[in-house]
Amino acid sequence: MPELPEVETVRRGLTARIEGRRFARVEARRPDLRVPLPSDFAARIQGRLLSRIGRRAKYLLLHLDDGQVLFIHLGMSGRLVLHARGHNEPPGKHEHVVFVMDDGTEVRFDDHRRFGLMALTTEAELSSHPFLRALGPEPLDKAFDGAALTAALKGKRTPLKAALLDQSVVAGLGNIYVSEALFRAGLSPRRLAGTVKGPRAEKLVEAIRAVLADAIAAGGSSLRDYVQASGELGYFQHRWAVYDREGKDCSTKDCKGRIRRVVQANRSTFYCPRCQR
DNA sequence: ACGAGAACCTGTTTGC
DNA sequence: TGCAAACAGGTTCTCG
Repeated sequence: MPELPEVETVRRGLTARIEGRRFARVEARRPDLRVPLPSDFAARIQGRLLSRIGRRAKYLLLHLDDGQVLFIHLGMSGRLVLHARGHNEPPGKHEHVVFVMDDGTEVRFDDHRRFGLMALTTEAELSSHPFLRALGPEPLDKAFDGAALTAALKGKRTPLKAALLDQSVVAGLGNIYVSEALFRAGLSPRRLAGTVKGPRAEKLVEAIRAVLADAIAAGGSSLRDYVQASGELGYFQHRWAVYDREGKDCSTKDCKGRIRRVVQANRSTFYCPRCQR
């Protein structure tokens, strides 16, 4: 489940396992991802050293030693599966791209829904690349504060839930963490986005930061088919306060409300109608 | 310009 | 039990 905390967890796992290694072989087994891979995709990566792995929003940024940057988005169902040298696993039906490092470690991009993508760009063009240039602030950066959020939401007549899913408002939140952050901030997902300013905006910023930090510390959420780069499972799913808890009791002390599920912008939203206003 | 809804693709769960 | 509909972590395009 690749929202920001899951992508960050994958980034850390990948860093430990393959940063500083050289790409020995790259195989594009199925190039028709959301954005088709160019025919020279493998050739441009093979032989290059992976100097650093970064992240912007939900994108992994693999910096190569020749100034190229390979960026990867996991979409809804994408995962990166690691195999140690000498493994004997045949490639699965949905393992579309395979990277073999110079020490034999293998990284496989597995994405059965093919909403994920990967593309090559350069350091110089990274921030202006069409996939990255419209992204809003990183929620864990200092630049993301109450004033910035207020400005981004000003005049918006869409529900707050939908506004926070908009990656140009703040980058990295997805369906789970939007519900969780709104619960922590005590704000209704149905509230008009433009009404959030001042102390409410400050509180929401802090809630977003806190829920993301907690989730990263727990190693992400990990639903059914998602595996972290390390191969271990994330534990944050056990801490969801509202997500996937329709009909359950609200965990706020003395609240006595029940978690409700509504559909907004064709996606499920979970919240407590009693303590979120 | 903005916001709502559909589309992209495949697998799993739910409901009749 | 069997089949069809609903649903799933995201993003982008079209339409009004």
